[in-house]
Amino acid sequence: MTPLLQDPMQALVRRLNAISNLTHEEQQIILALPAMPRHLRAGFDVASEGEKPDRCALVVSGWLCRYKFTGAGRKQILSFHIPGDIPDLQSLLLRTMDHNLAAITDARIVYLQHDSLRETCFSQPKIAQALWRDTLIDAATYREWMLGMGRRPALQHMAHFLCEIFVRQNAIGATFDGRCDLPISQAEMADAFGMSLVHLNRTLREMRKTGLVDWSHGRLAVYDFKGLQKLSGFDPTYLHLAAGGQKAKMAPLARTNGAK
Amino acid sequence: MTPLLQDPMQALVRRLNAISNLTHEEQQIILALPAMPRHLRAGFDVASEGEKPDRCALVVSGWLCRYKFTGAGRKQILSFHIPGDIPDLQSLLLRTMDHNLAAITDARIVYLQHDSLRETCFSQPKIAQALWRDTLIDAATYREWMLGMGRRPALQHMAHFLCEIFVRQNAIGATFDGRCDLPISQAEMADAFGMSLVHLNRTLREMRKTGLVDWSHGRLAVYDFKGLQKLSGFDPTYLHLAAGGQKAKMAPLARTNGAK
DNA sequence: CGCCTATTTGATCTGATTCAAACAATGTGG
DNA sequence: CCACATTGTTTGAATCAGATCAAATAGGCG
Repeated sequence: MTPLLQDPMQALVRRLNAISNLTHEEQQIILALPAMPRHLRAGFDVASEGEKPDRCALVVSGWLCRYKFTGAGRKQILSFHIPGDIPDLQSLLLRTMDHNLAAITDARIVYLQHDSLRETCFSQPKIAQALWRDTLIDAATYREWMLGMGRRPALQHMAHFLCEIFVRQNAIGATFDGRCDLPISQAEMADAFGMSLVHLNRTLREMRKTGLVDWSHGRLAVYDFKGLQKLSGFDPTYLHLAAGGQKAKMAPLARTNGAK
Repeated sequence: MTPLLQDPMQALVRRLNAISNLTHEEQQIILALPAMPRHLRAGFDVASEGEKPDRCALVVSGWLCRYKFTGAGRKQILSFHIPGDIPDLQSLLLRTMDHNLAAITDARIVYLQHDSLRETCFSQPKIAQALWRDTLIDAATYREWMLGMGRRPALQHMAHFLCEIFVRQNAIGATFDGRCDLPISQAEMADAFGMSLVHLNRTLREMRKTGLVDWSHGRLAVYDFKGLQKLSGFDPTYLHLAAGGQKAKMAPLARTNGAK
């Protein structure tokens, strides 16, 4: 099912369309980029701190995450990445990785060589801008996470995160009937929030008690988005979605661009 | 004296040179950018959440910061900005501000119109890349802060921050004799770390007890950088300084702002 | 001096961590 | 189909880092 992506590059076009406006011609150029497909097993490290990659990974299916360790060996997850994202796009201009990138689930990616991306950026300033913009949204998401980590109580932090996950996936047509994937473990969510597993688990219990959402077996069910939004103070502006973000919420089957 | 900045755009060139390699010609183009100077009083908001600016602010002297509020009114400082930074460069591609930008001290900035920046980016891909790169370093810094907020104990968090401040200023020649500016209040530092003022103050006491640094009256004195680095696990890679970052540490003279 | 803001300290409380262990779910090989 | 291993979730209990409340200093400055 969900034969979303005959062409893996469609995922990228879909994502860039969600945040920018590309002409048909520009879309064709992207679709024509040379791409090397690859399967990843859950847990595999795509790139590690200190490396100097010569290519980026475009997520086609599955989830990846960025993470980093403290000198004392404590882990912090920095972001989660869904199909259409290029989690290590920054490596195009920042030669050495300052964090790690790993597959959370089994995943499919395609590698895009820096060379060809750079060429495209030179000849197609609009595409360069769309990619730049993508990295800026990344940064905006970091800002929001910092607010959550620093100043939101655990329950609100979690609620905010769930809103984000839902809206981001909605923007690429990956929600249906108030549900979407959230294929991470509680330990991973704890590492993303900067809290202990035990406390995360207890916060989750509290979250369930509100009746606003449920999350189990890697699926998130949002029963009351407005309520969740109110609880967390979630404002989707920071995701800088072209259309507005929450508007598409009730799109019945939600498809962004007709992959056919 | 310290006539560091006859031309305010020098600050930008200096910063971009610290992270990129620009030709003499490219530097000249930057120096020729139309710039509107402005004085800011400490506390003044340069840009606020929800606004759609048509210009960016280049810091010439003084410090600015980005910050954001929780729905419940709790404040989180997201970054500090020193001369040479363009703290709201993201507004060039992200139309609406998702956070606030304010002057921490009295400061001088120059406004750069989006129009002229965009034009320059189109005709000078190398400059566009340097600016893009700057925003990516911004994001890298967010990642490091997230690690600090989520996983570092208070003392290490503070030590790491002090290392960062020192190295960043060193890169623009704003350290002298192991000292540099740190013109923020304890309350602001607490808001940056996501901790309470009281706890910050106590952590500072502990920090002083180590004898590695001192910080008072807006000046930071680093007595033992290696020790501070060891304590915090600071690795300057994430600042992606072209030369290496800590190497310039013994640059003989350097003063940042002689606002007189 | 008097006002205002910033720093410091004390006392108390709690959100969150750690340690430990039980359960549940899934998968493997025999 | 079962025994066993593995990974993920849940719960209990003890403890602590850090928050909150309250108030006393200490600077700056007109």
